[in-house]
Amino acid sequence: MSRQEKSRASNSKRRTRIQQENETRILEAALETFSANGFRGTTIDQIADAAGMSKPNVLYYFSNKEEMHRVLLDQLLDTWLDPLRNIDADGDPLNEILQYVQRKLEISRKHPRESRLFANEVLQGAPRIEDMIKGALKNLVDEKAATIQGWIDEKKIADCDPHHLIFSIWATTQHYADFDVQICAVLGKKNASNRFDTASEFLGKLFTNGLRVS
Amino acid sequence: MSRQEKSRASNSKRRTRIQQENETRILEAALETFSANGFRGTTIDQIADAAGMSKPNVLYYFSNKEEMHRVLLDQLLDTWLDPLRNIDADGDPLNEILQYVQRKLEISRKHPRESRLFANEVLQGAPRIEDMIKGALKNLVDEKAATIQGWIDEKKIADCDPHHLIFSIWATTQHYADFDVQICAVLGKKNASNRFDTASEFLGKLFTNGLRVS
DNA sequence: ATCATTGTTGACCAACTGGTCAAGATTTTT
DNA sequence: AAAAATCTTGACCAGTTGGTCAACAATGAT
Repeated sequence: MSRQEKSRASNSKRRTRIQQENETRILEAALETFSANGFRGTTIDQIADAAGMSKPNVLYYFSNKEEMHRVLLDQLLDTWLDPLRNIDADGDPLNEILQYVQRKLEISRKHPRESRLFANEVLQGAPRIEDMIKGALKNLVDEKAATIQGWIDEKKIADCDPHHLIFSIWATTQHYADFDVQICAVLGKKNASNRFDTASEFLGKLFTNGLRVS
Repeated sequence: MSRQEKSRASNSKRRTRIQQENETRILEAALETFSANGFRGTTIDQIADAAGMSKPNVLYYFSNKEEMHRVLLDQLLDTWLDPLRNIDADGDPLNEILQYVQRKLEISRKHPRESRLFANEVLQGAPRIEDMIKGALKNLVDEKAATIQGWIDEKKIADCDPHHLIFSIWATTQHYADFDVQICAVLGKKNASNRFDTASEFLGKLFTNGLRVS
């Protein structure tokens, strides 16, 4: 009664069971449609349909379309950086990098919609996440690039540009979520079924060989 | 006078100078806006503005928004497969692959809008190019994958899945067009200026090492 | 010069879409 | 049980957008 008014946003303590349930349902529906159709390609009616409720009810929980999108991106970015954060400067260099590849690939496998939401956003110039990309993301990447450069200086892995190494890991792993349709089409039904396993094996080899000191 | 009616589409002989000029201007404008805002995010008014003419005039040359998009995708796909076609089974294996990487990266550098148009399309499930992807593209990839497999059997390059090798080349090279905003933001102004050159060097090393027979 | 063809656009329309609102239904609190 | 708070939605509105049309302008063939 007294604590709830304190929090400006409706983020800290969900007040009612219904609110919690409906907000979850709406966000799930919004993720589905945003990731499949982009921001402008999505109508609130679509989200409402997918969530099984009326449009005004959706707008009762989120004041506008933008807000749903913003919340989804916020949630996404929060977890997006996790695998990168996990790179341990004190671990075995090659193993750390391979772990990172596998973790990112696992995200593509388990959360393709989030990956596509992110891709959509960046593709259109990242208008809503510009600050985060230039701030938190850049800082973290710079830090981890320094770690990798340290490994290179110690001759633990091959000499290469650490930033571009990170980019190539992002590119190859996210590709399996963002371009899934193309990959399945090219592989054909039979080979597509275990595409993530074969991808995992391939990327493991590529980066293992690619980073071995020569 | 007799030849023109023969061609159903207005594709073979452009009739007038004005038609040719305006269609080019419109397509240029459409590419700009489609690639930046996606199909649904683009309005015909935007295209008309960018082309410096009125909306009805745009629709005088292209019967609807869909048609402009379709023509752009057709043009794109025509040239999209070229670098892959150029892989020569009789060339030096590693060199052929590295050439392919460089050609694809060059396309990202020179034609980022086309790359983003394609990415947008695939991201949304490739509804308009499904046939092409499952047909011409799949066939060509299968053929080149067989070539690569031949090289692997001859121990000319490391053993790996040829399809996924091609995917990883697509991913890493197109990433520099599709995620350019992110890359520039992370690299910072100074390092971003020559990002394609550093990328070229990195990818060269990665695939050279990655494919060396061990 | 004249006339048919081609090119151009302001005005308009119907459908869609983001968002509001008032009125009623449901749930929670007392 | 009844009052308060929360939840739900049909009806509605204003702005946008894809596309049409009639009228007018420019161009090219004769």
